Amino acid sequence: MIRITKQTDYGILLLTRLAGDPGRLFTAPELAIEATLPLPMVSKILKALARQGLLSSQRGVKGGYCLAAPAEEISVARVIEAIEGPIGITECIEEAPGECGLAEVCSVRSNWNRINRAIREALAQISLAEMGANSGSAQLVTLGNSGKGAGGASAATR
Amino acid sequence: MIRITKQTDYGILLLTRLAGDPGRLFTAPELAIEATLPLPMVSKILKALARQGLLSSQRGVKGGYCLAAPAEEISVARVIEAIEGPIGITECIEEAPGECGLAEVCSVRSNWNRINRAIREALAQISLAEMGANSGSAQLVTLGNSGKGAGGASAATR
DNA sequence: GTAAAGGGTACTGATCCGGTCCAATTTTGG
DNA sequence: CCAAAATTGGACCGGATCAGTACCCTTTAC
Ligand code: FES
Ligand code: FES
Repeated sequence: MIRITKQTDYGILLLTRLAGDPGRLFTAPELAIEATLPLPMVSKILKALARQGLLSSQRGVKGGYCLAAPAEEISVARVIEAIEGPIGITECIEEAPGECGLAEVCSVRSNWNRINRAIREALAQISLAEMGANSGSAQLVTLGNSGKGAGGASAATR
Repeated sequence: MIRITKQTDYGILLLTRLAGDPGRLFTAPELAIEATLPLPMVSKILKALARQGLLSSQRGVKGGYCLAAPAEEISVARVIEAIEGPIGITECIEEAPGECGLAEVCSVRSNWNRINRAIREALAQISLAEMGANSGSAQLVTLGNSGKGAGGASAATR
């Protein structure tokens, strides 16, 4: 239903915590306690993020995780893609070549792709630093419509 | 994975078809053949859309479905909400009162809600008429960022 | 060498989605 | 009135995906 998975949600939560103290090394048990999440789950998520290059990991007794890049340079889109694969609201994405069969009769695919891209870009423009800023001073994302015309008055559909 | 369900995808496809001949009555078997989809599936989707008031249905021998409103006034957001419930990328939405337990330690919820709203609005501004326009003359949705300054270092709130 | 940490993989239970089917109701039309 | 055609409503099942857990291995500090 247009949902990110819980793992991704947790992942962002953990990453913002990491972003609070850049340079410091956080261990998985420590993060699990702080976030009140089960350790195996936290461990699993951190592993995935490290594998995708979003986290640097240090093994051994004094090991732990830290951000692999400044929080401002990590977008939520990257986190989502790291944990659950490419972002796309529809099944039939332009990148996916075969299948769907309906492609010929489908008059909406190109428009979906445009929407997909818009959402992806919206998520790509939000950094971890902004997610952690709970002050909410500025609007995160604004949507404008250019050259729409067709349904000018239709925005009130709700 | 940030996906709409196939039913919703089909639903939009069907609705754009309906939008092509406003006023005319389409039967479920007819639409199923045109879209090369199984009849039970089409029927199920149309039922849901009719129940939510997006389609008018006429029972009996000469029955069928037609749009309950002009195509310009039906947004994809409404279609999605009709078939799969409220739009929200995260589990813990502001509308959902209880649960999540993490709410106290969760520093990202308010920002997620803002993202949720942005996506919802983006989908609310696209009408069926625009989805059917395969010419793609104009951009459907554009994203702007105000007061963000991600590129600059100003956003470094810490 | 041992303890503490990450790394990888496999497994299970629950949930949800896709898809199908059947029985009931309503309308047309003879 | 009766039969045919269409919508309506609900139940049902198989499969995919997710959440969560467990086990075993490798690496490092002391
Ligand atoms: S449904 Fe797959 S291309 Fe439109
Ligand atoms: S994870 Fe539920 S409020 Fe943040």
